[in-house]
Amino acid sequence: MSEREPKPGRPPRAVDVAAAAEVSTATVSRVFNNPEKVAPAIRERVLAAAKAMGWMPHAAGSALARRRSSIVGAVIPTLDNEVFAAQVGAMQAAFAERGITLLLSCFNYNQDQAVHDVQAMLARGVEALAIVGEAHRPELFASIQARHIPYVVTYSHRPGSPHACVGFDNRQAFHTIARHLLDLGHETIGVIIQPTAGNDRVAARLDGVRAALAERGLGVRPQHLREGEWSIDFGRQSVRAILATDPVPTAVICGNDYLAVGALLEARAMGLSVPRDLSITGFDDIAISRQLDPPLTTMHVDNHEIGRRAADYLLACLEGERPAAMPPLVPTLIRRGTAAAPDLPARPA
Amino acid sequence: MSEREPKPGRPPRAVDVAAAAEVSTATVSRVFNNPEKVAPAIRERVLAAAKAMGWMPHAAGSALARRRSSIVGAVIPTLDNEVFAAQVGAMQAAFAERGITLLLSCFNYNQDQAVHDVQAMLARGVEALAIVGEAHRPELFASIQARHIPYVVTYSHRPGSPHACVGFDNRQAFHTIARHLLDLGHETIGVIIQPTAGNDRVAARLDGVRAALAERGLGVRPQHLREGEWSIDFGRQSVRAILATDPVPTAVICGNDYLAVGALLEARAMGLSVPRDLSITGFDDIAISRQLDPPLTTMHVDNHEIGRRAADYLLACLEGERPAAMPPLVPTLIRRGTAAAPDLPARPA
DNA sequence: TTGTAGGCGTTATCAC
DNA sequence: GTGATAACGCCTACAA
Repeated sequence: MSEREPKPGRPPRAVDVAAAAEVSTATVSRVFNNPEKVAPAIRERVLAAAKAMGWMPHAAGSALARRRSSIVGAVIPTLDNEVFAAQVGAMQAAFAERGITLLLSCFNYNQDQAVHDVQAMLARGVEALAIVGEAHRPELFASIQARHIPYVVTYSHRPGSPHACVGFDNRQAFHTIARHLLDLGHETIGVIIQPTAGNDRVAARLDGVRAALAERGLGVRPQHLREGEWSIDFGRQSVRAILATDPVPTAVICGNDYLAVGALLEARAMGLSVPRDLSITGFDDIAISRQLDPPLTTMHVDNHEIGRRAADYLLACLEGERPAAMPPLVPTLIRRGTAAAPDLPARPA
Repeated sequence: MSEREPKPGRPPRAVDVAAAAEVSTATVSRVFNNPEKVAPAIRERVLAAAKAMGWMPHAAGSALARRRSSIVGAVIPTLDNEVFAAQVGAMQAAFAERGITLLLSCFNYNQDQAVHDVQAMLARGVEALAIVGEAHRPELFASIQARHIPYVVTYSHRPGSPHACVGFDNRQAFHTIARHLLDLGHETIGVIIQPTAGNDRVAARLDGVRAALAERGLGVRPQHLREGEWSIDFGRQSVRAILATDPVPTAVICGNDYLAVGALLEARAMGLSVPRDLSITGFDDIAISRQLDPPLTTMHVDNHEIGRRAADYLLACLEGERPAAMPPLVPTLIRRGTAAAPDLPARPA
């Protein structure tokens, strides 16, 4: 019909659609942004023309004119941990519903990388930012604040943090776990944990354990503390090392489920009975944890919920609301099969 | 110094930097895009001014003028499978090195969603696209081709596919697995697999198994074929169901490692000895597979490599090259502990 | 309800 | 080596 490609081989522009539909570019724009403001007949004509030539508003031009990019950024340590993958997946879905696309970047636990990533995203004009953890270089938050865009920190919820947070109190959570083991009667407890340097969440976890033990007059002996990359393999080698110390712990608290899975598998491979000979706890409740034999006692964190809440918070900010501070999520202790009372030799009466 | 914020509370623009450095905006632009074309002294002045006011080129404006968005899109089923998470992580890293940011979207195995996601990305001006699988609605590829942007299909490598692919031959891979079991002496083989509808990769896998069996005059009995969501739980319930059939298979081929892990754990929970009573194979070689007891026999796929190659291919296209078709990756059979010769009753002589 | 026209921030093409 | 200036594609007052 009234359809003419202007410069073939080149994506169509609004003017082309306007010409085809015999209207102005303003009307074309309105059809796509405020459809109710244009007469139905014309609207159809424009829509038809646009469809015929496969036109859709060009994001860069639109972003420039509108001064909105409809892009938000997510900055996470790595996708190789199902915890962060789940969070990102949920955020992506929540944003997609509102026509917002997600820019992703992984800083691999490297603080300089994180600063760099954030600045790159800022340059891309992200309208909001979600960042895992708050242990970042000051300039990271400074550059965000200089742009006056909303942001949220996930997985942390330190009381008194200056940032909007969606997460839980890591210290409290590990206090709970440690308390659980103490209540079962354990007194010699080992810890296998991720590197604490530059990771506020992990540092808080170790802190929580120490606090709980201290309340009973106990502590973590240096030889019972193993710090290293969160991997099943590190869990394995750590439990082996810890079991070779004296006194031998009756329980091991792991900084996350990957470590705990390793500890559990290795302990069993060594011929130990879990939990009789050794209690083991994890954190995160990853998919495999409930499947093992015995199933892992751990704390469940709803990562999809974290992603969703982070997205909702940012979305609200973008709508101009000033959402109230969010209460922390509370991870729940999942008592499964790897933690029980220690099998201590009967004490002389 | 000669530093003046023009309209405070508003991000600085190139003109502001230009004014502060007492040069033109053209020079400011050059400093950031062709530094070698500007005198060192002036360059420093501009850099200093930019730094002082925290300016960096605005992506939307730049994209418009340059006619390049420096954005590419990745379209995957879900991040909840570590296979895709790894691929995306590797792509993101490879692109980041070249100053390209990654737009992510998950279609959750829903073809309509995939079409929608791709079109949204196109509207965002992605310069290239990586898509998992080739079983998509025709309009998905049509809209990409209409834009004349490079794209690549990952995880598929069907001989004769019209698309550039980075992946492996799923049919061939499962032919290899099935052959392995046949060579061990299995004749009654069950299959637990993801939904084949709308998933070319899975359909090809089942095909490969059938072909290998057919070559020995065998087949997959209907009661031995279980098709459902890839989850550890579905693996568990399926192995239970298959073991209740007659004749009882001596081996089960699983469509991926999640299913196989479920099958293995459930078989053991039922008191079976693996592999003596039942051989089990997986596919993907996810992190947990080698850790189980016995460790899972599976095929290893280098997902990071897939992501990296996909990124390299697209990058090359963006440089104007016309890269040759890539040879398929070849997953390698990892013989671990879950596949062995069947423990058949001795046949009468 | 629709059209006109200016501007969004940067880059590229020219002159100088 | 540097500076005007015209795109780039779209949106939105404002005017009609």
